[in-house]
Amino acid sequence: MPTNGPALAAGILQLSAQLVDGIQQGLRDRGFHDVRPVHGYAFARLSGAPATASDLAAHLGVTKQAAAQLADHLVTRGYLRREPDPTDRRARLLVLTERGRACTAAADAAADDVVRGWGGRLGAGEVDRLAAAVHALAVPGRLRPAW
Amino acid sequence: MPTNGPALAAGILQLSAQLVDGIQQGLRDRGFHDVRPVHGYAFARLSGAPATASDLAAHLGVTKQAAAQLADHLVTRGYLRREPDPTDRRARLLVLTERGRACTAAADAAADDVVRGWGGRLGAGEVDRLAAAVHALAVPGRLRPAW
DNA sequence: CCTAGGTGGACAAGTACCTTGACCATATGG
DNA sequence: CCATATGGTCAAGGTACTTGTCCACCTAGG
Repeated sequence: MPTNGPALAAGILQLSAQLVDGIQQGLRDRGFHDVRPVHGYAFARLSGAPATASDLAAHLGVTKQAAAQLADHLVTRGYLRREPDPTDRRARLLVLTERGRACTAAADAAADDVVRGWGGRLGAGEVDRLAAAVHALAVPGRLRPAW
Repeated sequence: MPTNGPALAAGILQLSAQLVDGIQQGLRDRGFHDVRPVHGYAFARLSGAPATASDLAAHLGVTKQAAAQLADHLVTRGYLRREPDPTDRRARLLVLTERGRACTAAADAAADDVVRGWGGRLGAGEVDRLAAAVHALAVPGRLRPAW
């Protein structure tokens, strides 16, 4: 019997939907009401090192105008601040504020909650195995689905 | 060492992105250029039995106006047709046309391609195990992520 | 019956988020 | 130094949604 591709695909998409919904809910529960999932992808990029709006655009797969607008949103709400790039006077680095780091931490905690829930239903060993398979398959690339 | 929730979450989202991108590409390769991922969710709902726009709206998690607009799009392009509901004169059933069924089959084939690719990198046994874990976790619910 | 509320659908207006196009300031390689 | 590339911004437009309103029809309670 062949592996049922469409069924697995649907399952993964449902799991994604659960994950996104769960993280959004967890963020709301922790007091962050003004962030959308796409902001999470921006945080993921910025939590390592600061980046420019153009970097962010490439990472998210959108135009630099869209990335700049998203950054505006997050600056306005206190999650990011813009700083001059000491090595390029054209560029403005996007840097996480304290609130931005708190939001990133809250999103991580919410993700942990969801995954812990999976462990309760599946067993920790199975979740580890799932994580290993996912890690092997998920080539590091664009994070955000193009829809 | 605790399971790394955020890393698993990121992996699943990347896997979803791969899946969606792969299916979209597979549909283009098969000659379907005018469908978006959200249409796939509509097809998934309609491939079983016809449904009304309101059914579709609930299934997709959008307003019935948005569902009706989406259905218009698919009717215009020949994927769906509207038929009167014999049991309710208000309702108009959405039914897959031949082209709609062909598109659904193409999406399934594209999903199979992606999953086959996974099998090549992971081994069929691991993919089966992944499918089992996903199946156990993916409670049947809203398919589409809320973004 | 028949009336009251619920549900399917459509029309209209507004909004959020993204695009394309044009432009300027600064970097960088010949 | 000049040509070209790159980071950023402004402006206009588009698409896919939303909310609000309305009507046709169904359905359950007197």
